[in-house]
Amino acid sequence: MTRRKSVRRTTIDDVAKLAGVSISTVSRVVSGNAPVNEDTATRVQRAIEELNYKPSTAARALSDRRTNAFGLLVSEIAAPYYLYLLRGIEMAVREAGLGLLINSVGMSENQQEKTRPFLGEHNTDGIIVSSGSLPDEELQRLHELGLPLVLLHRTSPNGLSIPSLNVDNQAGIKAIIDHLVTVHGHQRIAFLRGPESEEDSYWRELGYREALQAHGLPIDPSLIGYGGFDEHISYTMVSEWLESGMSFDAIFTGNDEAAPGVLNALYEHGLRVPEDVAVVGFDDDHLASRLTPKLTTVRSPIEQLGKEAVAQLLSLMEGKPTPSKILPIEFIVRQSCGCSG
Amino acid sequence: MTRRKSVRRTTIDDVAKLAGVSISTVSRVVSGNAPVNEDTATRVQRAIEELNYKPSTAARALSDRRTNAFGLLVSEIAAPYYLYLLRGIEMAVREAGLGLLINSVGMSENQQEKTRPFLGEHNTDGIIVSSGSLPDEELQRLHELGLPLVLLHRTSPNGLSIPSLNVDNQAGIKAIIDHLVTVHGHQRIAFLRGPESEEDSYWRELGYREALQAHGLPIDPSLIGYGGFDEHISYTMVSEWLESGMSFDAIFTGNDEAAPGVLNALYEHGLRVPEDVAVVGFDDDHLASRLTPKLTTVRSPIEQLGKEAVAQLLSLMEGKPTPSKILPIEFIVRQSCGCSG
DNA sequence: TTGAAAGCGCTAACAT
DNA sequence: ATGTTAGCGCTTTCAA
Repeated sequence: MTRRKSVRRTTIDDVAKLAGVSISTVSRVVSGNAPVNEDTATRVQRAIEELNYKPSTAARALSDRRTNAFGLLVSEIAAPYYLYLLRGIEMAVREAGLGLLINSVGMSENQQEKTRPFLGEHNTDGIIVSSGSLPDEELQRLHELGLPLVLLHRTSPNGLSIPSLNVDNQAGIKAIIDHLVTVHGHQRIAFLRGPESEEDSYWRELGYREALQAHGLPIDPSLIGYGGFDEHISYTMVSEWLESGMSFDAIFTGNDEAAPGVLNALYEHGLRVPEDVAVVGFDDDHLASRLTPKLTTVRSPIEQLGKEAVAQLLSLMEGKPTPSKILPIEFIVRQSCGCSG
Repeated sequence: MTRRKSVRRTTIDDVAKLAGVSISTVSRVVSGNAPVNEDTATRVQRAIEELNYKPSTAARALSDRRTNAFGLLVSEIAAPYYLYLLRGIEMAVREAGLGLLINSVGMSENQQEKTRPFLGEHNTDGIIVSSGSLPDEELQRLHELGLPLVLLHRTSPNGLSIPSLNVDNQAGIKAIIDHLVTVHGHQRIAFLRGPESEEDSYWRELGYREALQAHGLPIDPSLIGYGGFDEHISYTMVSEWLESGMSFDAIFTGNDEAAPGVLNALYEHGLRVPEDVAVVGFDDDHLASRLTPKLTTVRSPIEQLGKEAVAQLLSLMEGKPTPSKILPIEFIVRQSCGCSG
């Protein structure tokens, strides 16, 4: 490692000297958790401002036995979904006076192996673990170490009882089916399944089946295909369906990210949306309201999820009981279902 | 501050004890920058693995006088533009074995004041400063302190000579105008200007004027409006234009984010794109290829920009000369210009 | 090749 | 109310 010219930082000693007090006093003024004479405090404050003193995060961390930072572990940072999640997390973390370390464990440059996570007990006070970003063993190790952990879109493995956060997938898909059946009279509703690795996939499919049954509709296995929460996979699946002569009144795309692929496949086969086929997504991500036609979808409170995750972590740090949560969704009617919203 | 039950971390002493060596030796094995007997090294390695030892980032930082983390300062993290930037930065930072601290200084909860930046000399070894995210004074202070700094989409203020990174705005807009004029024969090309606070706005407008002149076309001030790089502002501007009876062959939207607003305004006034009006954007963000019609635009190498920024920071840390760069763009022909791409 | 020991900048317990 | 001091876990001289 090349030795770079070190930046001379102002330390607590500089401040103490200038203010004519001991470093403890400076420390007390800065942290505010011990009585200090008013005049002394003022002098110290002035010195701090004059020298532009900022406590060293490292020294503080070392002494405190805490890093004052939370970590966020995701599998692929450049997913539209993370835009608002990140915002929620960032806001909450900043509000708590903490830093945020992010780490994407997606495929590395060479597309070979997953990069091993950079985050751990040595550099965070707690980690937000997004689905599929961390192997169970490591999750277990960190949890047994006592490191606060919160799971996103994934429930705790084994009997670890790590709090988890998710949106109400079943209520979401139920709202969709109800709407398509009740308002638009659709019967043959195709379903694009997400990846096995995502729990959301499971819950959405379960909800789909239950909702159809609730309406007394048959479950046609050929109407269930693999969309992978992905634009290209969904495009391929829908194209295959159409080329094999399959017919349906509506398609649930799995999530919003997959929607553009579904729309394209439909268009390329001369079908109109929503006139010939209704299309509905899930998440209400950045894309949803900007597609043509505007996508009817289920809004996941993503930003809220992020804030909630930070709150959970803080709660865990205080040793409080921190139950898992399922956040409520909202059904957003736009145009791709056939409504004129 | 509530006292939480502290997580007992494995330290270098634990490893030393188990391996029967001194902590210096362990340190040498870990860092690899001092000769260690092979057998000893093996014993230490085993101990490290058995105990699952991870060096404390804080202790290391304190001793090294470096934090081993870079900071990213943006004004609003939830902008589509940052998706790929973030990915580029994250990859490069991880590859360098560093952490990434992000901080959004956008409006705080109460929408009142900008939050003061969380990043500084005390918690980073260098900062990537995105346009408009840090006041000049603080920039100057950090720079004078010797902290490596890289500017994104903004040149160095005064005579500070902080390296900056940008895309070739002028070449981008020139490519657009050339295409619209040469291929599609358009003459009246409207221009939506970005915010004053963004340098890109200036360069794009300059490029627009120069390109028109190069084609011997007049510059009609009424064809230049304020779009703010924003969907809603652009929507309003274009609507006003149309309602005041203005006519044009094409619109440059300023950036891709503004495009959906432009398209909507056009559609709502019964105009078709590209048949009645051609539309072209800038950036090739996540949205561009998913709009209807698919947006013809200029691709900014955003992910590349992120990687480059990290490279600049590393270069600065090594005390090397680190010149600013303008990254080349690529003109992406799709359908909104009238091509059938 | 290895160990002992001096810091790095801060907090908090303990004196006063 | 304030100062003194012992760590926090690591890196890096300096000696051996």
